[in-house]
Amino acid sequence: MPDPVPLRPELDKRKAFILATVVYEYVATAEPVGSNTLTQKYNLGVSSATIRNEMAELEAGGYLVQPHTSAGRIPSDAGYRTYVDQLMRPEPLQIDEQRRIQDEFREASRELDDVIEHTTRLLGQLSRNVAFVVAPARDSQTFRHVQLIWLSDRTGLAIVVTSLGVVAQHPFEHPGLVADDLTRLSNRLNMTFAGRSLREIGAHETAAAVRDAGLVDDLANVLVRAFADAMRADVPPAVASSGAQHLLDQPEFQDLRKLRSILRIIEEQKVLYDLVADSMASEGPTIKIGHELGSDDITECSIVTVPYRFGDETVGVLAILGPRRMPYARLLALATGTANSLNRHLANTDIR
Amino acid sequence: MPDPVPLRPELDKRKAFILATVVYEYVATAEPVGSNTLTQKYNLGVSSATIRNEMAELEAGGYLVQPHTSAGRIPSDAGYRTYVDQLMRPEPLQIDEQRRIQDEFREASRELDDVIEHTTRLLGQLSRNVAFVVAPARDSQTFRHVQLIWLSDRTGLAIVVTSLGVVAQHPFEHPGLVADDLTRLSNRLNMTFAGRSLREIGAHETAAAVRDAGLVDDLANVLVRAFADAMRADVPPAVASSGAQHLLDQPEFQDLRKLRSILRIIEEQKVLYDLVADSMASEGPTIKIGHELGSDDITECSIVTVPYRFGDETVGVLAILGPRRMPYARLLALATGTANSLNRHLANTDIR
DNA sequence: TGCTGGCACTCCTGCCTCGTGACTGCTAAG
DNA sequence: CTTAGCAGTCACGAGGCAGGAGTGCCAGCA
Repeated sequence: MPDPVPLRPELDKRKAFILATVVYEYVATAEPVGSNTLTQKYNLGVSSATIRNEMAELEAGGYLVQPHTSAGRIPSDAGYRTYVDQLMRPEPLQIDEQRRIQDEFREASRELDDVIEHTTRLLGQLSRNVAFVVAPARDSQTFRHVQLIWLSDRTGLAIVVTSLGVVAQHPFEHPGLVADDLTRLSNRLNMTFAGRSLREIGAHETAAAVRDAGLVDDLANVLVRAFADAMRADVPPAVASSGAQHLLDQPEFQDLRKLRSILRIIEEQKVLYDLVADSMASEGPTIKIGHELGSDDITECSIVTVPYRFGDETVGVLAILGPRRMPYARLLALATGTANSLNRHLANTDIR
Repeated sequence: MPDPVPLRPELDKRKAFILATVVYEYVATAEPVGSNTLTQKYNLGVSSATIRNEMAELEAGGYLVQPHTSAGRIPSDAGYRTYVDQLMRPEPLQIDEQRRIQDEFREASRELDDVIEHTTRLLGQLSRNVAFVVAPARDSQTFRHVQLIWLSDRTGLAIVVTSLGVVAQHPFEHPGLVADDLTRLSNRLNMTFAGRSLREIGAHETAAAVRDAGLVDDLANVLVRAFADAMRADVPPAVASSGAQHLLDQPEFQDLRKLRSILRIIEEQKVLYDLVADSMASEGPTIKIGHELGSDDITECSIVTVPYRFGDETVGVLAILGPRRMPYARLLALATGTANSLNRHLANTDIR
C-alpha cells in the first residue's frame, strides 16, 4: 500500500542551498530561475548541468515547478514552505524602518480605533503590500465602567468603557426615566462587574443587579437589554486594511481577473477575518502560503500574521497579504516589530 | 477682440439628439460611436452621411472627439457636461433598487458609524462603482451631554454625546480625582451648553463653567482641556469608501497605470474629501466631469455627489466615483434616493 | 440650401508566420 | 558523481498582411 503523501526526505545541503537560492532569486526578479542563472550569479562550485540534475530532483520532490518546458523553475507551495520553515535566515529590521515604527507609536493617539487605523497604514506603507489588522474582539476585554446617561425623560444612553478604553454605546427608550435611577443603577453595575471579563457577564447576573436597584419590572428589562447590547461580546471584530494599490506593482497581478478576485476579498472584512482567525490561537507568527489559505481565489497569495497582546491575552492580529513571491523574512521582521511596538503602546496607554 | 472662450451656440434639435445618442451609446458599449451605428440603431430619419456632417460640426464645437481618424466619436468633457445639464432625462429608481434601499435603512443600526458604513456599501453595490460617504463633520452637530467618568483617583474619561448620537471620548489624568467633583462639573456643563452648536462652544466659556463648579486651578485646567479635546470640532470628517473592485470591470481601466493612480486616491481619505468638499455647500446634487475634478490623476473619472442633511443643515455628502462614461441619470437617481432615505433615517433616530 | 450615395483614404485590429533565445533532458566521457 | 555537448521544446516579439470600420469630400438631386 503506497503512501499517499509524497515522501519528503531531508534535503541534502546542496539541494537546500539551491532551493533557497531559487526562492531568493525568484522573489527578487519574478522570473523563473534557470540553471545558468544560478551558476553565474551564485558561487555553487559545480556546473549548470549538475544544477539541472539537482533541480530535476527538486521538481520530482515537489519543491519546484516549471511553468513550461523551456522555462526555468519557480518554487511550489511546498518549496516556499520548506524555505520558510527550514532555510530562511531571520532578517533584522532596517534602522530607518525601526525608527519609522517608533515614531509612529510615539505620537499615536490613545483611542483604540485610531491606533488600529494608523498601525494598518504604517504596515501597508512599510511592507509595500496589503496590510490588515484585526481589532481586539470585544470578548477579550474586561469591563471597567458603565454609565447610564439620562438624555430626556424618554431616552437614555448606556455607555460601557472596557479595559482597552473602548467605549460602546447603546440607546434605550422608556417613558418616565429618572436621572437618579440611572445613576444608582450605574453605580451598582460598576460595583458588581468591575474587572470582570465581558464574555462572562451574563444576562442573569445583570438582571439580579438591576432588581437589587429596586426598579420597576419593565424599565428593568429595558435597561438589562441596553446594557447587554452595549457590551455584546459576539460582534465580529473590525478589520482595517490598507495598501491594496501595491498589488498592482506585482507582475503576478497584471492579470485583471486575479486582481479582481483579490480586491473583492480585501473589501470584505468577514473574509479577511476568516483568513487569519485561526492564527489568533497561536502564540507566535504564522505564515500561510498559497493553497494553505484554503481559498481558491487567493492561491497566488501568502499571508504573514503576527498576534498582538493586551495584558496576558492575545487580542488581535496584524497581517500582511501579498503574492506568494514575497520577501518572507523581511515581512516577518516588519510585522513582528510592529506588533511589539503595538503591544508596548497598548500596555502603556491602559487607563489605570 | 475675439472671444477667448469658444462660442457655444445653442445646439439645434438634431445636434442635441445626436449628442445625447452618442453619449447614451458610448456609455452602453464603451466603443467609439460611428455614423452607421447611429443610423442603424436609432431612428434618425436621415442618412449616415448627414450624421457625419453633423458629427464633424459637433467635433468642431468641442462636444465630441475622435480617438483616431478611422474611429467613431466619443463625448468630450464639454459633451458630457452639455448632456448632463441640458439633455439628460431624469431616470426613476428601479423598483427593486428602491426596495433594496428601504430594506437597508429599515434594519439599520442607530449608531452613526454603522449607518455611514452600511450606506457606503449599499451605494457601492447598487451603483457598481466606487461609492464614498463623508461622515458628518463634528462642527455641524450640537452638544447634548457630557459625562466626566471617574475611573480611578488618577484617571478619568470625558465623554461627549452630540445631537447625532455620536460619542466622543477623551481620557485625562490628575492625581486625587474625586467622583463627586466630576459629577458636579458634568451637571454644570450640561446645563450651560445643552443644545448649543459644538463650534460655538469656546474654551473661555468652558473655563468659566469649570470655575463656577469650584475646582482647584490645575485640575480645572486638565478638565477644560479634556472637555475641549473630546469635542474638538476641527477634526476632518471621516470618509468611508466601498466598491473599488468595480473599476476593474471598466474597459478604460484595463490600463494598470490609470488604475493604480485611482486606487491610490481612493485609499486617501483626505484626497477623497477634497474632491467633494465644495459640493457640501450646494443644496442639491453636483456632477463633476473629468478635468472639472481638478486633478490630473482622475481626468478619466466623474463624480456624482448628493449632500445629506440632519435637521436644517447639510452635514455630509454621498458620492459615486466612476469612469466619465458613467450612466449619469441612473447614478444620480441612486444617490439622491439613498440620500433621501439617509435623511429620513437620521431624522427618525435622533435621540429626542 | 440641405441631403444623400458613392468613393477613396486612413488607420486600428487580429492573425499568422517565423526567427530568436532561454531552457531543458539526455548521453557519453572524464 | 560530474560535466560538456547537443538536440529538442516552447514562449515571445517583430513584421507583414488582410479585413473592416469609419471618415471626409464631392457631385448630383429635391
